[in-house]
Amino acid sequence: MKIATWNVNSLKVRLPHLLQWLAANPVDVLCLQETKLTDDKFPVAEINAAGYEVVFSGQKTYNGVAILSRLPLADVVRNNPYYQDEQQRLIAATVDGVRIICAYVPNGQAVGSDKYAYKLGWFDALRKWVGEELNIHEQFAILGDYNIAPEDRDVHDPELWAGQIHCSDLEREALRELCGLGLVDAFRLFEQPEKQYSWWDYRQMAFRRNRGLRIDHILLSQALAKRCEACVIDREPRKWEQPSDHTPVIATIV
DNA sequence: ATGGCAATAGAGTATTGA
Repeated sequence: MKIATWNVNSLKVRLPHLLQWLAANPVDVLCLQETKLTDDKFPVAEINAAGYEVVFSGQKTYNGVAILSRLPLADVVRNNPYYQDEQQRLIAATVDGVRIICAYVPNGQAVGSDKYAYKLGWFDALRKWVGEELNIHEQFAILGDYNIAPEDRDVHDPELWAGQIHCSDLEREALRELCGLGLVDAFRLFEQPEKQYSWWDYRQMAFRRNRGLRIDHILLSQALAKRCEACVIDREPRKWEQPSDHTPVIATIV
């Protein structure tokens, strides 16, 4: 089974890209972030027609997450039961015995800001929930836009980004603590080319210059990591007309 | 130091993203 994550930066705008990408990459599970749609506007029919079930949790203008699956989705949970949040950033479901969480971690805007405090508090609560889920589900994966570059090798210019949002010590520590529950970064299970990123700024031709960050991740429980035989970032849709600023990350589970 | 670019809401420009 292939599982993937993609921040589409508006599903309304990116639906054609989503369908084009799924046609070429018929993954079994796809987690979406930044759908930016209220649930009444979600394009269920188009996604069903592409061969996918879908569950979603959205809001106007900002945030919004969804899980697409070729196989039945069960036990759907919206939001973190340990954290009251008006922002729609989390949805969970079970597919073929694997517990899946789709996460859109807050951006944080700037170190020291109110949004940064929200990001860290939100992430702390996420760890509590994920700890519970891991106790229940041996086969577990949490995929999404973490808005955190784990290490300097995940950053095009570590000196420029040092201590900045997405790269600050507290953010990286929070991600390490989450992994400390027994999760591994699927991407780093394998030899990878250098300078692999999942997001590039729209400005200053950042994509063409490969000035990016690796901030979209697939974290796997130990049991699922043993079944993982590949993890890749697909840069292709970032080259298309009017792209999302993020690209998909795909893990292959056997 | 600031803006660059894109999407949204909504009607000129502000907010957010990363």
